[in-house]
Amino acid sequence: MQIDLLDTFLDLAETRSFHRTAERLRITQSTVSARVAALEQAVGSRLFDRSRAGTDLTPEGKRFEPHARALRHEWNEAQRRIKIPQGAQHLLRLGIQNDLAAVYLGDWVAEFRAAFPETAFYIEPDYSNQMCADLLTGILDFAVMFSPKPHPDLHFDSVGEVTYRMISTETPRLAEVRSDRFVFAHFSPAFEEMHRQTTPDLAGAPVSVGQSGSVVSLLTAMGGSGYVLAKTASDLIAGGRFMAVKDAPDLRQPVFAAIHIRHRTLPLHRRLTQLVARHFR
Amino acid sequence: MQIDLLDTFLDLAETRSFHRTAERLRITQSTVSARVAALEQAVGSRLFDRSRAGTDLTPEGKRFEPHARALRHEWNEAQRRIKIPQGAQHLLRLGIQNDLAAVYLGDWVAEFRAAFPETAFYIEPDYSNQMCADLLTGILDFAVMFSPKPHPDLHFDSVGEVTYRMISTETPRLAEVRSDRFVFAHFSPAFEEMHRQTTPDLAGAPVSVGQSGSVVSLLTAMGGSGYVLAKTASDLIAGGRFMAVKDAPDLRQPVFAAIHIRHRTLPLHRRLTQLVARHFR
DNA sequence: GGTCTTGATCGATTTTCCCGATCAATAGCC
DNA sequence: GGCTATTGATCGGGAAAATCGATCAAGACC
Repeated sequence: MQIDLLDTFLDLAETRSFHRTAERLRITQSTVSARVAALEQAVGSRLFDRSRAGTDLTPEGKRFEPHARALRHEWNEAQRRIKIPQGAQHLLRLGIQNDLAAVYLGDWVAEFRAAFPETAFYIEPDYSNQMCADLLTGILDFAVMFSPKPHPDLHFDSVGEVTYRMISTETPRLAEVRSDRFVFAHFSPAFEEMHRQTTPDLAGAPVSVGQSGSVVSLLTAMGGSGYVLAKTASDLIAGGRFMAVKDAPDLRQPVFAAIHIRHRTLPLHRRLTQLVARHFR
Repeated sequence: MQIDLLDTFLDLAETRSFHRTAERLRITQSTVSARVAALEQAVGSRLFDRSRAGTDLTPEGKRFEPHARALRHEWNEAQRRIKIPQGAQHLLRLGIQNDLAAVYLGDWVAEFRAAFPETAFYIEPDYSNQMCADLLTGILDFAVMFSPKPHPDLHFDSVGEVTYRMISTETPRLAEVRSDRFVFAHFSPAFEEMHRQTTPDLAGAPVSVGQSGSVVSLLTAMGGSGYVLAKTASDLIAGGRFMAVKDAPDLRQPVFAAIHIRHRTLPLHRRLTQLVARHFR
């Protein structure tokens, strides 16, 4: 199995014509034929129905397509993720909780770079579950997340918490916040639970999203009320359109630094954890 | 990039000896050398440090390893998942919530097979998040899960609910259940929340797991109390060691059938949904 | 200093890949 | 019906790549 075969397969699945695929990939039609045949032999199933009146995927081909895409994607990722940018000595691959990336990423990376000038950083905002999986397989070296997923091979350090504040385009008083104009947030299971406990009547809001950024764009577009990161709240209130819902309780989401257990004692990782923790004191 | 190269890389990463890898793969050492060189050229980085006193992965090589495993795994999966077993006309790929698989899978599959005798089934117990992702990429055709993850391309049907019942080796009375002997369960975010609301004093239990099966094995090994599937509860109580905690509220976890939106109207999927729903009436 | 083991390298052979040309089958058109 | 354009399959030859076996140089070990 080669990447060429996958590319040919995927292109052919799109064009449904051996000739057009040959043209697009700058190869001859006979080569397309041969590559498809080779791939079919490799997977052990016929992938295309060929007829004079066009080509189409077989059921097997349809099932193979997502896997072909996954393989292609994984190969791209592999290439991107292993190289150290020139000039750097090391490469650190960091995962950052989606919600935190937008607000904190810039500051953090500036500090990381100051602390480790010789190190290049590969950063990917993602969700807790995915980051835990990537730490386990070794695709990530270090991650900052909301929801630690207990696992014998993962180590979590609490690094503080982040505050969510309720803002509104309509009222500064919690009692006047209408649940049908409220954007409910499920940033993490723990956050959602706190949310329901403190303001159960708003839990039935018709709109529910999982990112602070999405809450902001919804509120900006349609007006209403909802929880956003404290830092974002200040900016929006300063902008004039929003006001703080002052008697609504602030919600605090704990933040964790996560690493694979085998790196737990590395000074590098301790230092990273410290830097992140400083932001929440 | 070819599978052979990945296999060679992974074997060499294990043996750290060109000769031993050559032996194990039944090729010559010069071929190992050439394959490694080919892979290194393909990824654009040196993957091994060769020295007289042994071979070892470079930092790039270490980072490449998880990707190599992922590629290898994906290729295996692709081969397994596309073939229709002989004699069958179609192949349906089903995902089933981990917790439900152990108890319901047998019955369901028996019914599915009776309803679609011409169809082969590929079944994989998994978690909601992963199943949603697999439905989106087309790796799964149909899934039964606890936690629907809203997405424009996914369609969810409620098919009923499953009941969790508290059992104990120690007492039939809720008031006497000790939180330090309780196994807290987080089968789904929704379940966890209900759990906390109905029995908040047990929420601080020192042991918390995410599968009904794990709860059972923990309770069997160490004794104590916890929620398990009603069906399992009956079996365990009949076994004699456990008793029902009668005044503990039953917890109901909603169950959903999920499909990709483009298959929503297929009669096949409607029928599957009906069959699953029948089990919860 | 001799011997063993390491991975790299070279040349020969086999295998694979690719192209260009051709073929058979069909669709569309007159 | 007959003509033409288009479909993918097939074949032969040449180029490229993979593989093997043998050899080599460099360090480890005794």
